[in-house]
Amino acid sequence: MSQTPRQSAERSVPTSADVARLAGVSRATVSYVLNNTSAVRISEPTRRRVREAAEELGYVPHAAARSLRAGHSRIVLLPTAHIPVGPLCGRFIDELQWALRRLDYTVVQYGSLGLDGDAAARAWAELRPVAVVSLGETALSPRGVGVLKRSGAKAVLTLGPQYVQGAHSLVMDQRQVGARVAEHLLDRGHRRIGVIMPEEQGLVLSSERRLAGVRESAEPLGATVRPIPLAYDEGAAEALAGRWRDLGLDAVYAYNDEYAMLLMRALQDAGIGIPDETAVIGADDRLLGRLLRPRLSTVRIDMVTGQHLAELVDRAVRDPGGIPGRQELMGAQVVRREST
Amino acid sequence: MSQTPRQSAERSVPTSADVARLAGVSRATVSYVLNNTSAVRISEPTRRRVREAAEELGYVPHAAARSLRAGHSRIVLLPTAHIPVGPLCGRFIDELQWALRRLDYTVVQYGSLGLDGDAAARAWAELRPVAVVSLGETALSPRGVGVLKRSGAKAVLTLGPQYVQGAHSLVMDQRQVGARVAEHLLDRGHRRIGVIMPEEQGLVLSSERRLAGVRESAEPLGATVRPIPLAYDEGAAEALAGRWRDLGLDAVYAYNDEYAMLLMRALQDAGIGIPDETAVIGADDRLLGRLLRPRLSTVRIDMVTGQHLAELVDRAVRDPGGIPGRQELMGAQVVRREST
DNA sequence: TTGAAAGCGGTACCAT
DNA sequence: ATGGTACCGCTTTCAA
Repeated sequence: MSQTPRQSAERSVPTSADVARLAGVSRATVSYVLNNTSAVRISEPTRRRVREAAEELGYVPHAAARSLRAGHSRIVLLPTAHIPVGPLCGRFIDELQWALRRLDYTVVQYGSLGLDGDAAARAWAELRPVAVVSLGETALSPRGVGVLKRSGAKAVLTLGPQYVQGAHSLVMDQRQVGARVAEHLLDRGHRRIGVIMPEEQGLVLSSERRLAGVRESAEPLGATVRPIPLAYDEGAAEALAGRWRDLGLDAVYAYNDEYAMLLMRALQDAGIGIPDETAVIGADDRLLGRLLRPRLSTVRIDMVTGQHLAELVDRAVRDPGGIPGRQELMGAQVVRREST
Repeated sequence: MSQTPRQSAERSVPTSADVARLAGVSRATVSYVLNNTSAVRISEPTRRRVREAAEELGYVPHAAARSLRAGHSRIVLLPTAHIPVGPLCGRFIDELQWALRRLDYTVVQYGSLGLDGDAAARAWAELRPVAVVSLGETALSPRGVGVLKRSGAKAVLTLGPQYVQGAHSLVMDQRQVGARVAEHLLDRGHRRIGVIMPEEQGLVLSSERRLAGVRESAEPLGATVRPIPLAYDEGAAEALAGRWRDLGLDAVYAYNDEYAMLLMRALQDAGIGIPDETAVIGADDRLLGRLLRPRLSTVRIDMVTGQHLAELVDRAVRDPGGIPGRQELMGAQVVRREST
């Protein structure tokens, strides 16, 4: 406290004008130097003075001012209503971020919890992103796409269950997952199929699509399909297992591997034989599923890579004239192990 | 193609000036109306005209211009070098985002993969966030904190293994996790302790701290501690299990529950009795650990809630004079089940 | 009640 | 090789 750091604490944030003043040059020169503008030649001594001044003041350019002047940003907006769960989890977003950054985009994950579709789109548009990549967490409407495009977004990509008009839609039809499950179970002679419906927020949409897929593939062939709500909770699973035999099912699709593991353990504890009495299948091919006994059958879901998606974004940005359209994306194969 | 949509496709993004023109008022009035400025009274008919004009043009304000003029933003930056794994996963960030949004902050997750500490801090500073909350993914140096503060950040919080000078540091000393594990294992009579070291990127720092904690608590009491690298991969686990008996260990701490499950299964398959021949313990108290047999012992780690952290941010922003300091945060208790 | 105008921090054109 | 300056879109005094 003896040497009052007042000065450094109080002084307001340095601008390019401050740098110019300290270096004894104009703001223009500062800009030229710090951006290595090639169209203009600045003498080496001047460059040094400017650099040193900037360093001394701890100057950091103001992104907002820059993109305001430039008339565009390199922000790619990734709306995230919830942290993704399921197939989009973790590594994928990581990969996408990394790939976009390599292409010199600034990735901004923008949380829009509690905003409905169109309000969210407006909020996103305020940031004037050059592209928006909606990972299916939020329902983006054609109107929302319009708002974004009109606000200057060169590209709007969606990755989700449905086609969104005006956007480059990578459609992952979750029904396919259900369909593969149904085919597999029927193939193995099961006719009374339960489908676990997670009670978690972010899983409702996709679980319903998957259920629909099971229905469409199973019911025409005379099988019965029964949705069964379940919370991700040991007690709930135990309770369900307790009344399991009353349900009279011979197979169950448990949405994903986590739920499948939870349920399978509860069923085993209740003395129900797997797969003989009830077959169990999950989805996502998580490593942990292989650790159970019997080993968990599952559905492997092909995902687009983050790298690939980043390239799509970049291409769409560079060629805004390209006609947005629908692209089917999802592949799914059953990986049979021992639980079916 | 018959009705050329040229006009709507080509017209550039509408500004408040466009709205003003269409409504037949000045830009000032537009601003007053759309921001419900209470200091000034605008007649109802005028308000309506402005609103309708804005609606018709699909006007969305330009966040950068606004915050440039205002001289500050309400951006809270959450740097994410990698998607968090471990205790910080998913739900926590979700909660934090939600709570910050309720406090009217704009949460921006900014990926800074491939930038070193100070370069990253400069990149973050360009966005002129009002606060930065570093979740320990990236090493934030005191210099970095300085850069951020000088760029106008009212608050810099860190949540991680170490105190960072100048920041509000919530210190989670990962050594405590290791210490609890060591106490527990020694208590149960184990003396030759293996510690699994994950080979994953984001886990290196914390796993090393945890190892240090085990060492500090175990070695003075005559136990031996041996780090064992392991990839998250079935083959690697199997290979390790194959040479397990050569290691001569009677207990193993497997970093977290995922690794513990992987290893435990491999050990069981290799015919090694758990917990008799080798005790296994994980961390994070994941539900899945309870589903194995024997049930997995683990360490429950107390985390600050997102809600709480959001309040800390808000308080720090409103009272920038508050002296940043260190706050110990982590609590950890062993949850003994059947694997130890 | 409304409008004119200054200015936030950069960039880039046009002079010099 | 550098400097002057207009302008990006918005807010906010100050005047009318």
